Amino acid sequence: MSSSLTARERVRAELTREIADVARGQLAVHGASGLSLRAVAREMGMASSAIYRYFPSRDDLLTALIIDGYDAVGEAVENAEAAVPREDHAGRWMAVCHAVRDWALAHPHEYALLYGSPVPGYRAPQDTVPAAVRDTVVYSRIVSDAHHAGALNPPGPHPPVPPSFRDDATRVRELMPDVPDDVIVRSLIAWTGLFGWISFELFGQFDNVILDRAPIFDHAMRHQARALGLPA
Amino acid sequence: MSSSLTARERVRAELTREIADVARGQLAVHGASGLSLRAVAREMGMASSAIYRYFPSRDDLLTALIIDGYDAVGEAVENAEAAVPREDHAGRWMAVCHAVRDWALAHPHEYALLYGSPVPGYRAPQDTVPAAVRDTVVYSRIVSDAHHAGALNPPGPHPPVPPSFRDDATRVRELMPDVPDDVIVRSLIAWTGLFGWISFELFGQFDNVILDRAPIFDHAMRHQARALGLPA
DNA sequence: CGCTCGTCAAGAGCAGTGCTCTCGTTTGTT
DNA sequence: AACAAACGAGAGCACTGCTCTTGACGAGCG
Repeated sequence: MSSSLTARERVRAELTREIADVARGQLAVHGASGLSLRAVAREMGMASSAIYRYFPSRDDLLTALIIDGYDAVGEAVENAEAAVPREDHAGRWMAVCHAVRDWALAHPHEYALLYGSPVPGYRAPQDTVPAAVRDTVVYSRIVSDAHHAGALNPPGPHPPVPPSFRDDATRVRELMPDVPDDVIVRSLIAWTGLFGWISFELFGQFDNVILDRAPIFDHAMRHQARALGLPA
Repeated sequence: MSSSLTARERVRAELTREIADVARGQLAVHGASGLSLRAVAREMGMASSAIYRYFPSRDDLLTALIIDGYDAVGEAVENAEAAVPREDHAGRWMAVCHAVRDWALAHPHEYALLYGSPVPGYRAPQDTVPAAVRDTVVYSRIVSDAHHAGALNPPGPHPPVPPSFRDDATRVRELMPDVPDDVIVRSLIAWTGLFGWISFELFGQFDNVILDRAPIFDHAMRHQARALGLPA
């Protein structure tokens, strides 16, 4: 109930959100390490020290931005995937791929904050985890659904996974129940391949070489789908 | 000829190298954005302003570190690959994979500087390019060698690449001559997959999930080799 | 109504940063 | 020996994150 909030609490929540918004704007312009509390305060017309009433430290503000970022990409992925018929597993995978890439291209600095080099001296607290795995949850459900529908036919040989992978596979299987080890490995490869491609594209490794990027990204991710075992 | 260098020039070259070395040490501890010229100067017992006699700005020092880093990983890759018989293409690929990963694990902050988020406000000058592609050159030669040896048999269907990829493929083909378009795409996927995996491992995406990382990395990269068409 | 107490913005201040400028000193060359 | 280039040191500027203190405001209680 908004009526249960006092006027004080409402204005506080409002200001907290506004600070985060302004900071996100700064982030988009100057990058993560260029995030300046004083600049945020200046832009809002308040004293820099007043910011600390709302965020105890720069790292806490950063944490808020990280959580918001994970939620944003997670929501984009969820929405894109939900728009595809559930039996079209390859289509759902492609929707996820394009959702991540589109969001990354639209918010490069935020993507860098989430999936690029960790900010030195900053240690992500545990409360970022729920937001961080939203996209992974969606992806895992696609793989799991495809497997249970019998739609997963990975090409080529699949040699036995190293025995030491058992424990790790068990942890992954919490998100994709009953999926066999070799499919888990393939899904990890596709997932890291997706983010590896986007990171190369965003972080400059494709500069001066791969210029027409959207079509080949689509082509490459369809290839990943086939390697994962999803029917074309 | 070292005799052609005056004492001044020699001590200058020596000091320049020492500054870079100290800065690399700082980098390894505090990360890229924690690189402080004053701290470097302090550690060397000289005034901070004196550093500017050797590096005109912090960015120039960063450029030197980036070039050194690319050279280091490039050399590691070259050495590892050279130790494998040239007809063992899959072995050469695996040597490259492990060389990159081992170097990355040993120098995480430097890896982040090279393949992670770009430092905000920093624009890599063109002179980093020759060092930056050393590993790519090695990798391209493996693919190219395997193709010309007729050892490349990519599994599964390979639908036609998008026509817009022609120009980009031509650029890539400068490093792997005569290789057909679909193999170029597969090689791009394997290459981005390698760095995507390592980045996930280094940047914390595997935390609390994938713990026993060396064996599954090896397994995954062998999988990539098969997907690329290299015989097991 | 009046008073107290928690919340808040503001300002000064600390230690740190990249970078510039000046001022003597050292060094290599003519 | 004389001169000019190169050099190290220091002071200083504008900036950063963060802390501490001060004073004002407003909600709730007697």
